[in-house]
Amino acid sequence: MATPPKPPRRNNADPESTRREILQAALEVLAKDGPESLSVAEVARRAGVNRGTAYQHFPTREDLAHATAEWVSERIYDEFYGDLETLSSVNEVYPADLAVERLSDFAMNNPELSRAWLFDVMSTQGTVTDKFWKKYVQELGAFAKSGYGREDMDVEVLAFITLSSSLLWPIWVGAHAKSAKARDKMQKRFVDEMLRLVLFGSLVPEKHPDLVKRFRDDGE
Amino acid sequence: MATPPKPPRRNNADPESTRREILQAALEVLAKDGPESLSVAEVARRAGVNRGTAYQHFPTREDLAHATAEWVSERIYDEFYGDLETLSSVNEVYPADLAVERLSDFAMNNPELSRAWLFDVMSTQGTVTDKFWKKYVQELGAFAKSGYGREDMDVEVLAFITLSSSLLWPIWVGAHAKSAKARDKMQKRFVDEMLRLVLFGSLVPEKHPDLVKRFRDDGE
DNA sequence: GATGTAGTAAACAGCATTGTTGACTATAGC
DNA sequence: GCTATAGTCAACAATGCTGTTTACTACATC
Repeated sequence: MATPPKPPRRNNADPESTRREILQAALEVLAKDGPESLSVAEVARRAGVNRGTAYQHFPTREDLAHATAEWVSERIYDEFYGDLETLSSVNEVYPADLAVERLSDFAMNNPELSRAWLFDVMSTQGTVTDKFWKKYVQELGAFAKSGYGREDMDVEVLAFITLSSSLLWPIWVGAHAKSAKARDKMQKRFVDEMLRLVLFGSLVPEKHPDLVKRFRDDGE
Repeated sequence: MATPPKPPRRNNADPESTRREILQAALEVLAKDGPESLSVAEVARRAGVNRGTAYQHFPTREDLAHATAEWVSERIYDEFYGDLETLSSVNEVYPADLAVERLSDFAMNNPELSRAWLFDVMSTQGTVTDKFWKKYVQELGAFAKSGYGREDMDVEVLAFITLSSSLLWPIWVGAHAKSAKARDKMQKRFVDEMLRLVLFGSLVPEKHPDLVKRFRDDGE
């Protein structure tokens, strides 16, 4: 009697890889539907893993959800800062235009990670201790103090504005523009406008004397 | 035999109010868990309405979801632009600082609407035909052309940056700061930084001659 | 008073998900 | 070859949601 073709067994010598595959699948589900509708069953299906296996790694749905949140944080940090750490020396400041473009590139090429991260931000109750966020703020702070950036800026707020809009933009764009060319164009528009904004602002200062005065006064 | 105390019946002469209550509850659920985990059962519970009633108004879960998305769009438009339409004359440009502050105020006081709207933006496949978004872009465009704003800006992108970060900020802040005072302070920080950004930008132009040149060349 | 509308209450089948458990298999290391 | 680990497969009860249906109640209007 012919034995039915056995499904390929995964290498049980490397449980970590299984765990990673589950987490990766969980990340995809999270990016698609949000954290509240993350189900162990769908994650297992998507990972090509038996549901029982998933429950061996993550005893409850909540455990999986929390582990996935951490995984997202790790992944986004590694993807964005991982290869950068080896490249740049410590005291060198990353050029502003390259930083803006790099972040936008990253977001465009990793919409799932971006989305998952945003979902996380939107649902976290309590303090966010996010490696990626902290590093981003720190880099921006260093930039502000380096003389290249205006010293009077509120680093955390500016970090939030640039980071959130950069990560959200591809999602917004993905819904509008379908072709690769159209998406490239949309990315260029975003980078250009963001650079224009951080270079010159959006208001004509001569037309807003009171506002200018207010900030001049605050600054001294 | 004592009849058990009957639950108060709602006014069946006004089915519209029931519909609104269901939609309001749906909005709250949407803001809490995202669109994928919106359930008729929970919405009905939260609205204090029989599940059967909910199904009378919205035959399927999807119908409720779509109606809720529209409701969110209507509500956010009315809340933000509703009383403004009666106030401002047509050709008057709303001052930039007031506009920034007004949007931030709105977002701070309507975190649920903001959240629901953002969830919508994040999950919509296909073109977003949102009344609120269109009006916002239109107003910003008028501002750009009025002479108060820089004419070289990409209105849609700038609208996206300011709108998304303004609406997302209170959610981010809500997770960080608990007391009312702390939240007020965070709002002030956001408004100040946003104004500073649109007034002056964040870079020191003298330190970025190549960038300045690039934009000068592009502009002519 | 008759009729239609809006809502309540309760049951039902179908389905998916959650955790759990038990039997079984492949593999690595001792 | 034995054993522990990692994973598969299948069944199970409990729970919740969906959508439908039926009987019933309050109310307004004609």
